[in-house]
Amino acid sequence: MTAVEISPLTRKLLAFVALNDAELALLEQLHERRRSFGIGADLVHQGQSERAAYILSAGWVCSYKIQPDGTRQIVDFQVPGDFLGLRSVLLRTSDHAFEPITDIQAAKVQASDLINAFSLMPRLATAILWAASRDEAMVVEHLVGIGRRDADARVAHFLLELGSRLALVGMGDRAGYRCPLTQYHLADALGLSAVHINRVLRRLRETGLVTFRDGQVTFGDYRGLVRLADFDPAYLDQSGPLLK
Amino acid sequence: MTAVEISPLTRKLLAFVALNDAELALLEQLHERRRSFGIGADLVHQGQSERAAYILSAGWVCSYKIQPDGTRQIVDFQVPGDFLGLRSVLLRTSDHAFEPITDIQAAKVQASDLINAFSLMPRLATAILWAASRDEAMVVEHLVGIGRRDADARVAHFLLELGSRLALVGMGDRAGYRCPLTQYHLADALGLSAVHINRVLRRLRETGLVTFRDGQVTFGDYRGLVRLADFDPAYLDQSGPLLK
DNA sequence: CGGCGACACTGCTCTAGATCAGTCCATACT
DNA sequence: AGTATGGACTGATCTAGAGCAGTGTCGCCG
Repeated sequence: MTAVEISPLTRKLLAFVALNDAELALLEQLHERRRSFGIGADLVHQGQSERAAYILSAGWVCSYKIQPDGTRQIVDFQVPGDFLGLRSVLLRTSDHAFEPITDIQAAKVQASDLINAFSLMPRLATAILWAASRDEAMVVEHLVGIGRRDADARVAHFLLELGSRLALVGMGDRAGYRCPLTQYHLADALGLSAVHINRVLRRLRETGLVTFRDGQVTFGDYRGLVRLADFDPAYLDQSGPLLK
Repeated sequence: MTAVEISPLTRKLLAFVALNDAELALLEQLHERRRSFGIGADLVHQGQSERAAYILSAGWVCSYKIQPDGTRQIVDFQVPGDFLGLRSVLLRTSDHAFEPITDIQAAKVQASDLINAFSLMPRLATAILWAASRDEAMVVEHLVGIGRRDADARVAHFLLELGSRLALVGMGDRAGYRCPLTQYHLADALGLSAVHINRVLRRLRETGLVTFRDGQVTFGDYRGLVRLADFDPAYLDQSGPLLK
């Protein structure tokens, strides 16, 4: 293993736990079995119990649920370094489905491998528990957003959060980031109609806060946007590992 | 330690991992330092970084966030057996506050104790990771509810979910359960006004689906309610430990 | 080339649920 | 007994955002 090319997941976990060489090796080994998937392929079906998770190393995925009324609620987007379906390993059934938004690369991790790795390296377990907690914190923010924020603040918060996540794996900064999502994705994620998303994006663009266009998010007034969205980046910023 | 009186947390974790005597002892030992708190005392303040979590052994707590507009969003309720502020141990800051709804008993767990326990008993770490995942799954359900369900289905789903959680620690069944929440709590949790909650509860009562009154939830037509709410108990029902 | 599908964008109407402004009951306090 | 106080409950009005029905504009493919 060379230090030159570490995976996005490793990069992310290093922000939390200072892992030793043996732990790093085990972690890298976990996602050796890399595979490619094309747009549209369902990775895990709703209700299916596969006892395996994936580590996403390249591309974007969304996890969603189909509602009985036929609409879909996008629960979260996964970017490189994120787990797909960690819950389906721990809970017996997968509670939602995953669909690639772009072509992706992902490594399959067997439940047994994971539990095995935990026994060998408890600090690794802590790191992964941290990553899971962080994901939950994000879902909570998302929840709060849909519950109380109006459409403008909701969209603003979403774009900021995504930016922070991408920054953590080196795929964006305060200027902006590449983003392959359509307005329909935003609508399904934020519980708004695509039509309304469009109006909101136009408003944000016209007030110079942020531009979402041609697969590119460009921040015009970062601080203004943070204020509008009441964005609190504390739960993402770790500023150095907690565990030495 | 006697086997007669196991804690709600242990009871819950046993649904997932078959723990041996040493693990059980360590787990019980974790919540030895039990304390009581009265209604209204803020356990963890928003933004405060305390590096400690609590295990709730008796009573009800809500975790909430204050929005900039002064309203509060209740993120989740904790019932006996739940962790309070596990995230504030792992992330550096606590991202929301906790407030007892009833008088409670809780045991403080130092971050170091927890990480220590993980090293000694990796299977315990897995069990706690499971509990955290399950909590996340619930928050996700909650999120989906607020995003897409109408007020009636939202309330119905909430009452069903709470019932399932309580059943897991032996505090409720398909007939109903004791519930100290006010209509204002429901409103703050579900992103509806108290006024509207009241109307919805009346509707649910008048159609004979469920009664929420005098601190008691009574299911009238459990299956009808499940249908209305599109409630999927799969992520709570484990039907026996996954890990032997 | 023309046709088709995906996505962006617009104006209009309509409804779910918020907000306001109360009443009615308990229980607790003095 | 007299008065706060907190919760349940109601009707009238207001509004954000959905739903509908469309136009405009790419890029692709036969």
